[in-house]
Amino acid sequence: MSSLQRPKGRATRAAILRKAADLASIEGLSGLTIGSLAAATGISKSGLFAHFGSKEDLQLAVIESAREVFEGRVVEAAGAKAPGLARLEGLVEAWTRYIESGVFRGGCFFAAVSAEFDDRPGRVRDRIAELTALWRGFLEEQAAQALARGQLAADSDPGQIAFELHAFLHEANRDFQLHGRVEAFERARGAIRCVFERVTSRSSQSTASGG
Amino acid sequence: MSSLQRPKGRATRAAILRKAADLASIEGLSGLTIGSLAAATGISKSGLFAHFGSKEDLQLAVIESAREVFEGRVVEAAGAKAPGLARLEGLVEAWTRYIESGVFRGGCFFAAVSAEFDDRPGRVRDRIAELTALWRGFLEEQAAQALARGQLAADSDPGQIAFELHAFLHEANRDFQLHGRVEAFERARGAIRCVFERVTSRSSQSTASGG
DNA sequence: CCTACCGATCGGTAGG
DNA sequence: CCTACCGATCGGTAGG
Repeated sequence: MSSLQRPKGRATRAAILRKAADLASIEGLSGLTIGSLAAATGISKSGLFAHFGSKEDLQLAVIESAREVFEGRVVEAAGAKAPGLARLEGLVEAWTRYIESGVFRGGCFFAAVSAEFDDRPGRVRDRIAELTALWRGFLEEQAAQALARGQLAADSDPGQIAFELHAFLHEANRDFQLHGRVEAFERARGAIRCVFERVTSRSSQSTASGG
Repeated sequence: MSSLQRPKGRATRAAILRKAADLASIEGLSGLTIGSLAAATGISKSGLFAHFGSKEDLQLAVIESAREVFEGRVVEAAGAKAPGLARLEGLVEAWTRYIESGVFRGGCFFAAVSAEFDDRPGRVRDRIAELTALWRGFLEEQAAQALARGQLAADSDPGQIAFELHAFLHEANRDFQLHGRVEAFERARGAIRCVFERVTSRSSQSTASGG
């Protein structure tokens, strides 16, 4: 086999990172050791160092790999919907399905690592905080769009809506991971529906017929 | 086991565990190494083994120590209120203050360790799952009491109420720990108020959706 | 991407 | 509760 080393190297790297993200969703980004990743991939420890340089750089690369998965499943899926209420609902439903479908073996990668790193200063924590803020910001942004388009009650608070929706998504993830409660996803969907009903209801209900 | 000991031994043990719980809320129960705890307490590694036998037994002892703190701050505080709606509101407010006041340096101990252990079978995970289920069960129990006493709308779902309240408490904890957002506690209180308004309103207007 | 190796630290033990 | 010690594994390096 005469080989094009560059594309192959990139594919190898991506495969390592996808496996690493799975391991990290279970054991954490600290519990993901170079040795365990070497065993899981069949690549020697020094081979992994050749790819990633250091443990911290590996952790940062794993985060980017998981980011691509999350954005592909959630952000892009909702991008097809019209900005505002429709996209907000699409975002939340895609996010629920992302958790529910068990993309990572240990549940939502970012739920796991944000709890792990929230007290440990450094580049890893900074990047995790940046991404999770960005994504909750998407919820807020679409709520603000919906408000601007008159799709929400005038006294709605986009930040508050994002807080509540985000809370339900994470509660479903925890409930499923820790207690194996599959009904958590329906609980989350019910709670989400309640929020949407509340913020879309006009203050005067006279015109509200089923629709 | 060395738990049947003289008062001084028990006091030493309790002091070690309180420090260990603080460390574990930051570094996790895995990141809490015997060596680091030895350095933090000034007791030798083998001295710690004399107290706790093994790392797993230490982890389990730390969990019980953190349980006492949580129950003292939250469960007992709410026990003064009348069963039903008052106690439910007391429980949620005490829980919010427990997180807000920074009892553990790394935020809510159980939020940290439940994310850490949700995928690792064993006694540690089992105990964490048992306790967190128990406490969310308290919320549900008081919601059921409130319903039985006619303090809630007749179509209220205690399990759903507990799900939503619990979600807000954990969202506030994460928001504060990861992003330093102190306003998260007011967001949580606002969201909680909304739930109480919804479930205590006599006319249950929420199920208006057509289909 | 490999073999061979490093000092530091891990959980844990012997014996007092 | 201590000193002294164990084998295994940690992140990382040398040199190819």
